[in-house]
Amino acid sequence: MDAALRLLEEQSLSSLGLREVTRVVGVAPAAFYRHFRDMGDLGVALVEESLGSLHVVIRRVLAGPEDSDEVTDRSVAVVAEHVRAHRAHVRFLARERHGGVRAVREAIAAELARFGDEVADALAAQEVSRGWSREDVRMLAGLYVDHLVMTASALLEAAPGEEDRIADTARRQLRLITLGRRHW
Amino acid sequence: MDAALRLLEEQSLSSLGLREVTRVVGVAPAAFYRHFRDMGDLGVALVEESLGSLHVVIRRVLAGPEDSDEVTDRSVAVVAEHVRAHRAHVRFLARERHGGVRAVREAIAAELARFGDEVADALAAQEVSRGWSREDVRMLAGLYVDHLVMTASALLEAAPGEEDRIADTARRQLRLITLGRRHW
DNA sequence: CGCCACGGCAAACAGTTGTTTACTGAACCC
DNA sequence: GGGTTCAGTAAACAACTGTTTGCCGTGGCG
Repeated sequence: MDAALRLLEEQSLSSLGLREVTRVVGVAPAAFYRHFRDMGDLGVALVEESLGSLHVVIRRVLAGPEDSDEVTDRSVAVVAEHVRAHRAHVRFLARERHGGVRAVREAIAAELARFGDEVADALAAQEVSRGWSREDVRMLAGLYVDHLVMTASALLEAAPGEEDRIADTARRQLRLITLGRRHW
Repeated sequence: MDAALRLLEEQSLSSLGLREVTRVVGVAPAAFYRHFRDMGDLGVALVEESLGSLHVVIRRVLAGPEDSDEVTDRSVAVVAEHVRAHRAHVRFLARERHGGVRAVREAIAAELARFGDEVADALAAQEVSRGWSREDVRMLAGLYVDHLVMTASALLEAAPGEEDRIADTARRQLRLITLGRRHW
């Protein structure tokens, strides 16, 4: 899985060959089948690995003081840190989210939907959401999650030195959304 | 290009073979080189084709009455219609935006940045933006463009019959953003 | 008429691919 | 200590890949 992840920094899953992976690992091609049925199978395993660590991230954002500026600052910081620390995993997710392998796409979509639900629960529990319908809370959560994803992608592709500017923009965007929330 | 686009509905560019394309067209492999140097070259050509039609879409949204609910409804309707009419092109863009071919990624990024600038110009000209800094206008434009992209992707992957619900969510999200804008 | 560029062809090239088969050694458990 | 599972091997398979080469008909232009 590590070898695959490394190879996937410069290509997408549907073009990654099984032999390519085994070659990097230093193992015979047939050995691959001891672990995965297929390349798609490996992809799904990578999705789980990648999103496991992301769950932790979400918790870290949702815990802590509720003051809204505090929360947006923490969100962006945590996302930036995560991208820096797990660059290859994040790139993999961004690339394969709409990539050419159905099973992987679906695994990512399902997991992102779960994130949305989690965020929605956290939002619903907040004072500001008093009187909101369940669907409205869910749509706001979707907006937050989408924004988080876009920010991560932007940070990934940022030229070195541009990260701060991007993080700053992301913070202002989050703040604007939260403003809309308070006046809904 | 049409053949490639068809083949790309179920795989990504970096795994699409030149022979695969010529086979579908019904032409010898060598004939490919009469038109493109490479597969990446074909990809860049497809980006231009895909985003040409999108420019028209943006104009269509930005023209017309400025009343904000009117504008959000029109935006979502136009995006939905575009996805329906140019499904393969939109899918290609979504897939290759973070895909495995650098030249294509960069072509898409450059074009999306131009969209952002265009939207920013239009926003700056509106009454509501009085007193906004240039950067704040640009960050709002980015938010709109990102949301448009996310909406298009969501519509692409929607199960049949789910489109209306997604469009509705997108409208509410846009409305919330616009609300934040007015209270900025 | 002659020319020439265009878009096409067949054939060959050396590599690479996914998958199957039968076999082997180590580790583990009772 | 014997059996079983686990993770690995080498070799062979047919199929497919991108690229180069030299050749050919058609169409348009001067």
